[in-house]
Amino acid sequence: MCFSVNVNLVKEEIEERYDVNFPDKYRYEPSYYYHAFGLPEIPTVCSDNPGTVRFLKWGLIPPWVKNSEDADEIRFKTFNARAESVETKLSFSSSFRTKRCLIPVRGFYEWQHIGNNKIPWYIYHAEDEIFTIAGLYSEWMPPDGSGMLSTFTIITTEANELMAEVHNSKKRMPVILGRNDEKKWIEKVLAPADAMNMLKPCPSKNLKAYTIGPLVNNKTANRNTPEVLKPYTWHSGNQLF
DNA sequence: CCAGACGTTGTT
DNA sequence: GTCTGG
DNA sequence: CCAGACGTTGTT
DNA sequence: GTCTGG
Repeated sequence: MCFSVNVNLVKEEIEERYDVNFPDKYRYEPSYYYHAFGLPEIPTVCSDNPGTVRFLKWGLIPPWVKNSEDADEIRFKTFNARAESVETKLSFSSSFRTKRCLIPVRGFYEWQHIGNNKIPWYIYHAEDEIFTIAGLYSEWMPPDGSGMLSTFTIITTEANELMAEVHNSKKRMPVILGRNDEKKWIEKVLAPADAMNMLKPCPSKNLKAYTIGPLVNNKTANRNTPEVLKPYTWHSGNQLF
């Protein structure tokens, strides 16, 4: 599972890291905390125009959806796509063939279940300040004429050793592309078998993780602040987590 | 054959 | 639009 | 795909 | 054994 990310990235960082340009007009604010259920719009690099940043909304609406009501329902169930079945699932198969995208992040959040408690963790890349999550996107035309809605999903895979300890309930993690795979992932001609081979858990040694404080759980607080990333040690009685 | 599904896993 | 459970 | 059907028509 | 309704 992967529902919360740190996309505190400014225009210039993304342009340099991915060799892309921002569009002339865009509305995007970097944030330390984006959550899938808020349907945020975030910067991505897409297979249809790999030289330009595109802003996509979280929660993929498949192209065959018939009305806005169905769209609103399904997009809350397509924040993630399981790597094992992206090729065959009807909601993702067409995107998997031609609409793959790169999702630049600084890190992501996951919760560890200890008894009845859920301890938040922050996970980031051991070497790269900015790293890339593999995504799929879709372009959906609402029948009400309100204009194209571009949406994305994050591909998940089984957890590596580190992530199995952190996300110990579901043992899943986002697909983190190796730097050599980033350009390939968004090539239109990429063979499905080659694409599938990129969707593996990254090695544990590529990631680092630490526990963070309760601010990340506070729905009313402003979580777009570096405070949310501050290391924090959780205690329960004399148990140390 | 065709009606009905089509998706993942919360911190609700 | 395309697949599949019944 | 698979469970369930698989047949015809009196003059009774 | 093979077809077909659901």
